[in-house]
Amino acid sequence: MGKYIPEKIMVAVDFLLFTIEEDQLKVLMVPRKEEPFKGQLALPGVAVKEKETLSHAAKRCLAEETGIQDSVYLEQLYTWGDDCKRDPRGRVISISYMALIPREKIKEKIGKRVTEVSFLEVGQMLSEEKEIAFDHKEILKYARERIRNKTEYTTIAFHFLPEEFTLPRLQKIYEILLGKELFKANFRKSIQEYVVDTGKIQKDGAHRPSKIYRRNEDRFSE
Amino acid sequence: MGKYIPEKIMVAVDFLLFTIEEDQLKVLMVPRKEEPFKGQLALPGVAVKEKETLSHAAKRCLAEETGIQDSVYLEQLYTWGDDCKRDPRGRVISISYMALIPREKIKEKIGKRVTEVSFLEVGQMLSEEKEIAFDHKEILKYARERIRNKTEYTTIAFHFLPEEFTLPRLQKIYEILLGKELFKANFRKSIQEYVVDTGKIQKDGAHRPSKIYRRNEDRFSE
DNA sequence: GCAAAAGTGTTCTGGATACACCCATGA
DNA sequence: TCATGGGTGTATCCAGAACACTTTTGC
Repeated sequence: MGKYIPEKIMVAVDFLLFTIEEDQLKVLMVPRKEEPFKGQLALPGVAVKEKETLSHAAKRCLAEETGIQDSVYLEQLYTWGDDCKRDPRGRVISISYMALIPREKIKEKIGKRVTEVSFLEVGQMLSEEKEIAFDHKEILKYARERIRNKTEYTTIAFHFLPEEFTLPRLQKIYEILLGKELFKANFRKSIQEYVVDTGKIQKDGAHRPSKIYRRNEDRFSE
Repeated sequence: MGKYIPEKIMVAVDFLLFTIEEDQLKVLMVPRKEEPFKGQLALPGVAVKEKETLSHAAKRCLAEETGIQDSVYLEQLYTWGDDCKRDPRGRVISISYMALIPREKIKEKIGKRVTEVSFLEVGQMLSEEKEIAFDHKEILKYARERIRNKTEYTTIAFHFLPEEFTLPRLQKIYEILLGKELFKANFRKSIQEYVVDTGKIQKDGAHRPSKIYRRNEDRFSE
């Protein structure tokens, strides 16, 4: 029972941290400080260590970039390895993970790379002209598609909000993710079972205040 | 711009070849000839080579096990690497791919490992008692779930049938994959747009013959 | 003619869509 | 009292579920 002799393939994790800010879907990207693609924007990523699980590598990446240690929604997306030249330095396959986080959580905790780290609007990153390092534009496109699809048949949208939230806010999140406006009454019926009224209200200007809800945890034991 | 120094991680592809035979969903498995898990059933797999794409590795695996070179439906499933001890010989991450194939295609073409290769009923492989090598039972479970889900909102079921088929046969495929009976009239309405009548018919016993259909290719340009 | 399975038309119903209206607040 | 956005009820539409029926074959 001998050991494997591994091929010279590097295993990396690429990490997509999404949030919603200023009514836009944004993703964390960092400008590259070295060749290749020096100066261009890239997704954060790390090399997976021999004694490290994939999801641990993803969490490590999150912590290194943002300082966030909390448990956040984390999901493996896809493994990119159909282009042996995707990294000019050698053969790299990369497993992409995405995490969703409410913007409220980011505020205080910004880690070591604070100055360089920035959340950028996904739509702009995907535009024709924009140059993005490696195949990261394709990865980003894939992730956005996944978020859109899952918004339709799961409750991932809730992960963009803190514990407590109002329904108008939740609806806005859905509208941003789906890219279309929704009817208020219908929207509320459709998510009704996933929320519970906290009894609190939020006053917000010259109009009727909103009730504050939280998730119905019974419905979130995936 | 130096080369990466890869960690000692082996990259493998695990391959799930599904077919429907005797009205059962079956998967290709091979008994292991060496330790670890000697004698137990395992999914076929290969080590990914440095100059080889992931999907190529999957196709190579298919060809090695069955001799099938044709283009078949192939889909990346998931990458398993959250257990550093999943293979006792060292750190291995494995990217699982699944392929679907009509049983008619298998008949003639069985490759070199012909005697050992067998299609086994998925339900049985997943049963409590059955021992399966590595984490392959979990992978199989994941794949079956994926097939079930995709049967509901895509046309993957068609890949279990040859070019030409009858609607009762197609319905049976759906019923096997979904694990429940369907109403004939409703089923036909739901898949109507995906098929075209070839004009041919198939006589099949003491009852009205079935029309023979083929896919409506307009609807299959995914 | 009869059994068996193929094939088709019609009703029923629940959920999504669209619209209309009422409510609480600040200024 | 009025503009603003929060909150709710109801009619409508449509796809899928359920059921009933007709058609074509072999014996």
